Amino acid sequence: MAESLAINGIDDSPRGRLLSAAAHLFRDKGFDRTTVRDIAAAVGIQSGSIFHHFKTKEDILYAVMEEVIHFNTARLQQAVASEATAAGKLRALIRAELQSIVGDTAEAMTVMVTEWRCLSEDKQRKALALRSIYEQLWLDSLSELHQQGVMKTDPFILRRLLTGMIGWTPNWFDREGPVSLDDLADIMLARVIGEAP
Amino acid sequence: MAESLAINGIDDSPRGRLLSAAAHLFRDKGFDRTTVRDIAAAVGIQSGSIFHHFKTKEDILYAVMEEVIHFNTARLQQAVASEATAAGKLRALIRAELQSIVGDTAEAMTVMVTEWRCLSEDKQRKALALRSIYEQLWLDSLSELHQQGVMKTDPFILRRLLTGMIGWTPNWFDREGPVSLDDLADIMLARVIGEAP
Amino acid sequence: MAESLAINGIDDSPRGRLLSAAAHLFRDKGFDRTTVRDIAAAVGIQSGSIFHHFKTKEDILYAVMEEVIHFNTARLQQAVASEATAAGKLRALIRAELQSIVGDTAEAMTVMVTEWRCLSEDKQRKALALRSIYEQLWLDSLSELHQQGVMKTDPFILRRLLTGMIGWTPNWFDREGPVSLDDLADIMLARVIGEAP
Amino acid sequence: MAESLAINGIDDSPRGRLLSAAAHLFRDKGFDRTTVRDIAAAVGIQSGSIFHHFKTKEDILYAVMEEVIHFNTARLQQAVASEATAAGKLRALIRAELQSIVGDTAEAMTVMVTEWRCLSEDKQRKALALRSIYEQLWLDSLSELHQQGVMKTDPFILRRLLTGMIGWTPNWFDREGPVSLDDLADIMLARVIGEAP
DNA sequence: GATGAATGAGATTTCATTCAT
DNA sequence: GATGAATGAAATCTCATTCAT
Repeated sequence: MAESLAINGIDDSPRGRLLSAAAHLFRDKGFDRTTVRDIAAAVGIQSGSIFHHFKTKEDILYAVMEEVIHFNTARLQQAVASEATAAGKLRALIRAELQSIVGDTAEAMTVMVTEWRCLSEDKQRKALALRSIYEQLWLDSLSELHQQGVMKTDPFILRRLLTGMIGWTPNWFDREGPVSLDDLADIMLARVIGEAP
Repeated sequence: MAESLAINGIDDSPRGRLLSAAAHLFRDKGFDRTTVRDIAAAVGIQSGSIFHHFKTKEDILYAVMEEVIHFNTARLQQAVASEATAAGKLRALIRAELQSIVGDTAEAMTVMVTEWRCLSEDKQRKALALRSIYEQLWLDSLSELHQQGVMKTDPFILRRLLTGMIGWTPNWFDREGPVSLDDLADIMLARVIGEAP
Repeated sequence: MAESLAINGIDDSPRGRLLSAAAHLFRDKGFDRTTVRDIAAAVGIQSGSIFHHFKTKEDILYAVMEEVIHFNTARLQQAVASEATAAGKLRALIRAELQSIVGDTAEAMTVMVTEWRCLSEDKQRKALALRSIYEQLWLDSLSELHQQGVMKTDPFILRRLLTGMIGWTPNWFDREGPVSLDDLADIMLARVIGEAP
Repeated sequence: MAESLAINGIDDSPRGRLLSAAAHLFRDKGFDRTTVRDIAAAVGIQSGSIFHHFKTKEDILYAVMEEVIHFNTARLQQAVASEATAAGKLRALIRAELQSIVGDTAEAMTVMVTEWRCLSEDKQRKALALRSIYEQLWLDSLSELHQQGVMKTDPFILRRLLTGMIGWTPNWFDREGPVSLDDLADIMLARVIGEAP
């Protein structure tokens, strides 16, 4: 999965193609409005055959989220590891999450946010547990800067503001436009460490 | 509607009660997972009677959005009118939108964001047209600050970042917690006009 | 009713306007596809008010048929009375039924044929009883010709063939076309008394 | 379909049984008063399963008509081909259409006439196009007789009179009665080519 | 593993009819 | 007599899931 950088961070097996198609459809039409037949048609099989790979439609949604969490947690860990300074780490985190959310794993990430509610409570808990490593990387980085006195605002709140800013990006960002993802990462970083606005 | 500050900015007529119940259910379970029977039960009528007030289930969703757009556009206009300085206006806008989104119209506002896709393209266009006045108030305020040299970042991008920050708030903000909405407005304002972080 | 030669043989009272509107709609869309609201809208009242005039929707259908049977039975009696010879009487009957079916009572007559099945068995029996006078006029006329040796075919069968020919006319006859109703009556008469074809 | 002379000209597949049951019910109760559940029950499946075979209830009606048009067009073509003289051809056409309408395809033929209006305009056009071959066989035959001087009346009008006579037959003809379909064909033929009445 | 017909629960919507005002 | 909101039964259609082949 991680080694073949396929779309949505999913490998090119039959199961992987199914997940990719599902992620795409879930983002476009939403989980509830995507039928099992839609997904089957998108990968060229019959609807009944889906259930050889997943027990329920909801399991497909969960698997999409699981894959994208694993993939992006690994990406965040690499991002943090590759930087020496606290500010550098934070910028790398922002850049990496932007990449996740408007780049290669855009569909699956969007699905994770918008279709979260379609997960049963049980699966929500399981997915949250997977997410915790991911979130801890952010809090560690922000806490370090806070302790260094770089900013005064509570790291928890700042993470929430960043989540909002980054999460909303796919709704407006234009990859062909004048502002690059690197520019945008800098702009967002400035909202936190407060360089001249 | 404006004079009786009922929940979600909707008045207390039969139609209004129906819309309030719908907004509540749509936020809790999503549009697709809320049945017409659910809504009817919530206001104590039979499901068939709904269609005396609205032709389709989707019309109910649209009506919720229409009401909340009108109500909050009026609120934003008051917010801007009540402040003299550009920075004061921006803070008032942030505070008002926070109020919309975690306060009295929280349900309807959340629905507008999360269930937008459930609107037909036709209705999406109509709702967008209504929204345009609302958005123009923001862009006017940010552009004024930009021209005054208060910040260098593009007003359009800053509005998007604020939309993300504010829009994400209901997912974490605790009205009983230590941070008030006024505090939060100040914190967000600082992300834009860049006082000491 | 008979004295004011209103459309469909129905007078111009509130009840009459309602029946005329119903006949028109029943012919256009069929009984099942015409709603009580449609009828109400056509006469400019509310749907609930219909039930001050008729107990059920089916009663409206029955009333339409009852009126048209009475009206056209009277017309047939006049037609027979005004002719001296047996052949003259038959031609007058054909001409009168053509008039009923493509002329002034076209809508109600068509409804009687096409929506017959929508009547309860009870009302079908009642309507059939009303029809019997009407049909007897035909059989008397044909039997007289048969006894005179004008034609050999069973009068009962000939009446059925005429019913089919005349009843199908509204599906193709063009009142603006080159063939008049009088021409058509002659053509049909020739099918029975067998002048040179 | 043509080789297995099943009822209504429909073969004995699952789809065929469904169409036969539908034709039967549509004739008995009318299209609007026949529910999808009725049809399903008649073939021993669940109502939802119907929609595996047909997208909508209306599609079932259209399929009934399509099958019966194809089947009877073939029958008419055979009837014409098997006769040498113009009068023989016309008699064969009358006999064949009587067979369609009171014999093996009686239900579907009746449905085509009585439920025509229940077809969307789009499907009406498609069905009319299929019918055109059928009608041309009639007009060709009648025109030939007309040119031979056998009768003077317009072939188009005569076809309409025959359509009416034949189409009304199922409403009164008794297969157990003293008059056979052959007798009836002769009686009808005489209405056109005018042998002694 | 794949197929695809069948299931059956449940969704939205329609509409004749009622009845308090 | 008129209104029009409400009823509630019933209709069509959807779709995740199963299972014999």
